[in-house]
Amino acid sequence: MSFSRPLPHTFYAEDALSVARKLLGHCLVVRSEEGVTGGTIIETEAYCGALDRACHSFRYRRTARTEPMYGPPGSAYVYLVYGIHHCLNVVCLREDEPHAVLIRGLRPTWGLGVMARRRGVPSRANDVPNPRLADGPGKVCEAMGIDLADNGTLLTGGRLMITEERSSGGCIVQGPRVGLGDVGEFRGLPWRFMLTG
DNA sequence: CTTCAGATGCTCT
DNA sequence: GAGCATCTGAAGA
Repeated sequence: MSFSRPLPHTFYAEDALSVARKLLGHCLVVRSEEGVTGGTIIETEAYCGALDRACHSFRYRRTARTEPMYGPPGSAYVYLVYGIHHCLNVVCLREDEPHAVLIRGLRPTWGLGVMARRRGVPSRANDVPNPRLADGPGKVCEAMGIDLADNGTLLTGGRLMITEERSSGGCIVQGPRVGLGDVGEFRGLPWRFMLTG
């Protein structure tokens, strides 16, 4: 099993909207003791830093939790939501403008058995991918074995990486972001990106 | 297919 | 103490 090279840090040195769109079709790969898992990124959301009321770094809020958002582009920001689920974000733009892209969904590609076991669902015969295995941000982290130990690590060639290879085909659809509280005019903005097909 | 309630623990006020 | 960038299973249409 071999993978293409990881995306370089320059890929991430753009605003969250650009990176959220560009990431669709690339593959998130995680190496672990249990085996390698990988999946094509098919859903993302952009969180646009200091000006975005829905973003953890709104108005440059800088706390122990949000500190990784001020790290280098191409690093991971992982946090716990609802006390139960982890969410994986890719830090982008610049260290002084903390944008991030939430990875909301994958099409499982490698390590289907490992992913199914972690998720507590039955494996499918003949390596038939289960499209429901990682179709949500919490599910992505659980299936890929991502947790706070990965917080702040680089995605440009470590345990976690996003590879250069991009699956062809499909159509990009945009819509409003999901699960936000009272964020005023930021609620309806089409900052969620999905790859169909 | 849909809606709905509950789980659960950290973060910030 | 309030509020979460969520998921699941049960119940109804």
